[in-house]
Amino acid sequence: MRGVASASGDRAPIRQRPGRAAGGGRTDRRSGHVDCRHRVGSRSDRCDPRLASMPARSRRSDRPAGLERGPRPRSPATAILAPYVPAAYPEKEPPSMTDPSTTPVRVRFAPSPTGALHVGGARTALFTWLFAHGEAKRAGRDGTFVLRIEDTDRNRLVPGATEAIFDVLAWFGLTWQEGPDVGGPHGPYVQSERADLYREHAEGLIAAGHAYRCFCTPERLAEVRREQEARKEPTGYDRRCRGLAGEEVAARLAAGERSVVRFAMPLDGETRFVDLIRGEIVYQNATLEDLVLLKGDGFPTYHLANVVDDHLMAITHITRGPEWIPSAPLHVRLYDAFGWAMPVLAHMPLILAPGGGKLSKRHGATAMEEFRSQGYLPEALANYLVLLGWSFDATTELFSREDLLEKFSLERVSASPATFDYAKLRWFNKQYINHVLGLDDLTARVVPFLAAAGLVDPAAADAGHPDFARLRPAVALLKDRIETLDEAPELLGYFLRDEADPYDPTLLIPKKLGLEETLDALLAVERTLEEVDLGDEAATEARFRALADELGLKPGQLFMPIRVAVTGRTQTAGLFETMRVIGRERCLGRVAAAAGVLRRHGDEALSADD
RNA sequence: GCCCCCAUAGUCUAGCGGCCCAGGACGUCACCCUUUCAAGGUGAAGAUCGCGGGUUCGAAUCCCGCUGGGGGUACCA
Repeated sequence: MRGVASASGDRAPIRQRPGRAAGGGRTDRRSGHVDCRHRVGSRSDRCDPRLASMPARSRRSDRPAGLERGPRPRSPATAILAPYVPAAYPEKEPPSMTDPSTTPVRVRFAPSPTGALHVGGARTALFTWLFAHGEAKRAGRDGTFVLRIEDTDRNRLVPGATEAIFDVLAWFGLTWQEGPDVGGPHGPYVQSERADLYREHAEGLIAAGHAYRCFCTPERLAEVRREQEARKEPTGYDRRCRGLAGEEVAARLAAGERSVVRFAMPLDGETRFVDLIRGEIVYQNATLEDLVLLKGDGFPTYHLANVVDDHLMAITHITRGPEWIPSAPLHVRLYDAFGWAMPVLAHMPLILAPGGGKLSKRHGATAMEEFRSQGYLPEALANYLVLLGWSFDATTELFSREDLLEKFSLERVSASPATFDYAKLRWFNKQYINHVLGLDDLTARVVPFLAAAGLVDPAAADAGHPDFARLRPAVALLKDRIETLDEAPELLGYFLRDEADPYDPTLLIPKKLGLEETLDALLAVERTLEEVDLGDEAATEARFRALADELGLKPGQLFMPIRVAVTGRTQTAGLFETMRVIGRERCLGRVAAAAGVLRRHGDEALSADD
């Protein structure tokens, strides 16, 4: 048993892998070796004793009733819903905790208003939301999803970004119970409004010897780094100010010298924590830095703000992107320095760009707002995104929001990075448009895109609006052909305008047919159109098939010129249903126009020949 | 450089020691349906389970190493 607290509470020594003595190791997540993080002799009931003592396999049947549904979870056999895992090392008696089976689950999504919301962030938000509202509730726990704005970087602040995040999150179908706009018992929910809190906590850490004032200038830091690089040493702050005498600090402070607050990382030993989806991760403290907690401008860094807020807001599970794993040991140490209970950590898997690396504009849309304006449905995007790193079983792929609330579990989230596949997203979007959405729903959703192209009234999304009634039958015909909503103007335009789309006259002439014959056919079509009832598709089709016969043409040879004349395109829905929806008057006008166009085209061709 | 994470077809994944000479989906290709394009149906190609050792009667599954990919390395989050 490596790195595992046994049932009796004994801590087995961690064996370092040969050749990696300075590095970390981790407990295998599948073996169920989970460090309950108690010091020797501490109360072992903080970890479910069954979990601590039983072999991994037999544990699974011992899960709480609410966690048994669906396929077996594949992450470490941590009691995932026991939130207050005591701080992660043995020097200190962990704080007492409330009954894990009834403690409400509180999670948060904490974007930074430095720009548009990225898909990766949105997926983290989705997983987090599903955990609170699905998994937690299934286990009989209250689940609260908190929205917090992390705007402590005053330089990168983008005006309007916060509102844009609210907006796109709402579009994505994520609701928050506490947040800047809705308030809540743990506010304010905007970090810039909590600056005093962070300062006080930083002072507390200094007083307790866990942090110190650092007067080193950015210039000196850069110089230190240069020297380290030149000597090929690991780079990092050299801790020059760590040993400063109290009097000197006071004097320099009094002199108004600018300073930051740094955390005093233990110089040796190790820091370990359990990542819910990866298992235990161990860091050697010697490799960790004295990171800045409070910046020169008085604002906290992410590290301080995050820990203070998560604790004050009673967050039980920290879900965030994988880029935070390397700073997790600092956070663990901070919780301990404050004497606070450590929330459960769960770092989501990375989303990679098609060629590898980070997803960027070069590959396509990256911001949620872009996906929205490109005509992706929020439910399709959610369905695609949830499957990027999570799966329910071997075959299910379409999940409604309700399905997800019923089936999603953080434990089945994969640790390995996933490549973003635009083609597959597109497929999901098609699935929802073609087969999931009802006709009225789809009609309403297409309206903003058509309105932007000036094709319908923006108010037409209302089913009572006359444009809605005009639009709906056309949408019915093109439903199976729309992949993204932004294609609507292109696909539906000729139903909404009086004329057909502009087209190349030669498209009117079918294969193996001359211009004259085509013109004759078109004139015959015009006459036939006069006498036919377009509302009766079957009869119309029969009549036109007969006409083809009379003209000595194959049906297809007749239908294509009609299609082009009536729509301006070679690819449409069924010809007769299309004509029905366009209506006789407009069809007649368009066929007549086509005949005219063809005649002129023929004249031009003749004169060109001369 | 240092630290950490990850590793099943081009991509997303199922798989938790025998049911797997590996299942599903996207993409690709073919055929069917057919007035065009879709949708739908059927089928095919595509994975020496990254490589090498080990444990075991038996390994995609457990262990070790290597390699590869990725993340972090800020008074950004």
